Amino acid sequence: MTPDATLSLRSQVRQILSAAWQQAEAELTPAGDSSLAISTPIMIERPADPSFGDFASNIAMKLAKPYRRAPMDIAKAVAAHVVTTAMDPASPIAGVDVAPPGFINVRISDAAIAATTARVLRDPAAWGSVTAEHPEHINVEFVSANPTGPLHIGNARGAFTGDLLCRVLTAAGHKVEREYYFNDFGSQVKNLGASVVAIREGCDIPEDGYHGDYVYELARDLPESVLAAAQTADEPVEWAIGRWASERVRSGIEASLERLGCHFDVWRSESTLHHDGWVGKAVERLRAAGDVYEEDGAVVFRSTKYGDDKDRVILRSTDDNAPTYFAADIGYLVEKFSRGYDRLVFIWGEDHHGYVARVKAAAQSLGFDPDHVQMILTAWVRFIRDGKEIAMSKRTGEFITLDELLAEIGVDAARWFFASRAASSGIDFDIELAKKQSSDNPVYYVQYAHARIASILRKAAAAGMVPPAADEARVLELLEGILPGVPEAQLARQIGRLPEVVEDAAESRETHGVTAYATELATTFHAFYRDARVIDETEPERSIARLALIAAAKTTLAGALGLLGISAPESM
RNA sequence: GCGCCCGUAGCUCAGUGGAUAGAGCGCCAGGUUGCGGACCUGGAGGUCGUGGGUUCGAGUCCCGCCGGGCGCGCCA
Repeated sequence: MTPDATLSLRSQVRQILSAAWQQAEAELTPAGDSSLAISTPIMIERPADPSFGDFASNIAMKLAKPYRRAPMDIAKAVAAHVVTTAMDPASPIAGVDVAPPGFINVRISDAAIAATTARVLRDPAAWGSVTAEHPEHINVEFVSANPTGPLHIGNARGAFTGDLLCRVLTAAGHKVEREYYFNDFGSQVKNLGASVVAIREGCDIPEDGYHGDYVYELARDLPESVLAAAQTADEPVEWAIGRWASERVRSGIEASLERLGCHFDVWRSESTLHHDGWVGKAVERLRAAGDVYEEDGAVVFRSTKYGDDKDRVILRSTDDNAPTYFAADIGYLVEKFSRGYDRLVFIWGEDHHGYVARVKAAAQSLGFDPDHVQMILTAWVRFIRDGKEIAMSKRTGEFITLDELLAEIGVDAARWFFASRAASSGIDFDIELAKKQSSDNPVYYVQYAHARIASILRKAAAAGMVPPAADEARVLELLEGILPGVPEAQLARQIGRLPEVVEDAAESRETHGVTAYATELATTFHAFYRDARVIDETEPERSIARLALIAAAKTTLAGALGLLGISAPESM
C-alpha cells in the first residue's frame, strides 16, 4: 500500500503496520475461528535508543495472548508484510526488523526524510499544523477571575495553561474559541463600588471592602459625571459605581492578558446570562428531565443520579428563589452548547475539583455527552520569596500582580516555565531564584539556536548563497545528496518529529512535550553546527544543501516556539 | 471521616504497561588559529515515599500504609 504522504511519518507508519497486520492476521488465526476479530490500536513510538530505528511497535506483544502465539512469531509475520510494502518506491520505509521480546523496529528511508524536510521549506507557514482525524469546534474557558481587582500571580498558571492549550488544539486541526466568564453583578461588585465611594468621600472603607492600591486609583479616576449620575439613580450608589469600577478593572485585566500574549475571543458576563433567560431555561430543562425536586422551599437538582456525591440546590429557599451560582453555570452550559460547540473545556484550579462531578451531571441531565465537557485542573502554585510563601488576598490588597511578575522575569521565561510542567504538577515558584536563573533558562538556549541559524543564513546570503526553497525537486536532490551524513541525518530526522509532537500535545492536553522537543531540536542543531560546517566556498553544492537543512530547522524551531507563544528572535 | 491530586538525581521537573529510568539547573574535569562560546564533550549523583498484588514485562495498573496539597455551602 502507498501511505498518505500528507500525514505525519508516524501516521504513515501506523497505516502500513495496520495493513500488514491485517494480512498477517489471516495466517495466524486458526482456520474456522473468526471470533478473534480484535481491534487493537497500533501503538507506535520513537524508541529511546536510535539504533533501533525511527519507529517501534509493541503490537506483537499485545496480540500474543489473544492469538496464543509467541510474540516473536507475530512480529516476524507482520514484518514480512512490511518488507513487501518497503519494495514500493513510494513507501517511506527503508527497513524493518524484529527484536526480542517482540518489538517491530522500522527505519525510514532518506528519500522520505528528504521529502518531509523539503515540505518544510516549500510551505513554512503550514509546517507544524496537522489535520485532525476528527476535527472539533472547541470552546476553552479560562482565567475567568472576577473583575474586582487586577490579575495576580496566582492567576498566571490558568492564563498560560489555557492559552497554550488553545494554541496546541488549533495547530492540531481544531477550531478553537477562547472565552472569559466574569461576574459583574454580585455582592463582590457592590463591595468594590462601596469601597471606591468611601475613598472618594473620605470615609473608612467598609468591613467587606477592598483595600488595594488600585482601589484608590479607581476612586481618583472616577469621573464626577458618573458619580453624580449614580447618586441620583433609584438604586444605592455603590451598585452603579461598582459596575463602573468592575468594567474598568475588567478592561485592565484584558490589557494585562494581551501583554502576556493571551487573547480572548469572547467576554461573557454573568448578568447577561440571566437577562437573556438562559438560567431559567436550564432549570426548566432539568425539571422536564424529571431531575429536580423541592425541599424546604428550595429547588434541588438530583445530581446524584449521575454520579455526584450529593444533590445540589439550584434555586434558593430565600431571596425569592434566586438561582445559585451553580444554576448560572448550568444556564451557561446550555448557552454554550447552543452556539454549536462539539466540546467545552474548562481550565480550573484544582481547588474546584469537587465541582467537576456536578457540572458533568448537569450536562448529562440536559442531554449532552458528559465526555464532551472536559475540565483541566491546574495544581496550586506556591510563590516563594526569601524562603517564605507569599500570601495573597485580593480583598486586603496583599498580592503581587501579574504585570509585576512579568516585569521581573519576562514573558518568554514565564511562558516556558509553565509550559514545561504538567498541569497536575504542583509548583514552587521561587521568584528570586527565577530572576537569578533567568539567563540559564532553557528558553534562551532554544532561541539562541534559532538566532544562530538566522545569522548563518544572513552570512550565506551576503555571499550569494540562498537555498532554493520554492524549488521542491531541487531541494530534494540537494538533501538526498547530504543525508548519508550522520549530523545531517540526525538533524533532518529531528525536524520531522514536529507534527507528532503537536498531535501528542493536543491529545494529552499537555505542552511539556513541546518544550522538551524544542530543547532536543536545539541540541541536535548545536551538535550539527559543531560537526558540519555549513558555509564552505569550496563546496558550493554541499553548502546550499546544508543551508536548506538548517533553514528547515529554523522554521521548525520557530514553529515549536510559536506553539508556546514565545518569540523566535533573528538575533539576540 | 469521605473524595480528588501529588511523592522520581542536591534543586526544578519529564517519563503514553515495554528495550540500559531521562532533561534543565547546580557540582567536577576538559574543549574554539573557521559560519554567534547564551555553544560543545565527558563525569559524579537514583532502595522511582513504603509494603503487597496483577502481568511475559510495573516509575506507570490494583490494594494497604506514610507524607504533602486541595475539596466536602441555599459563597462565588
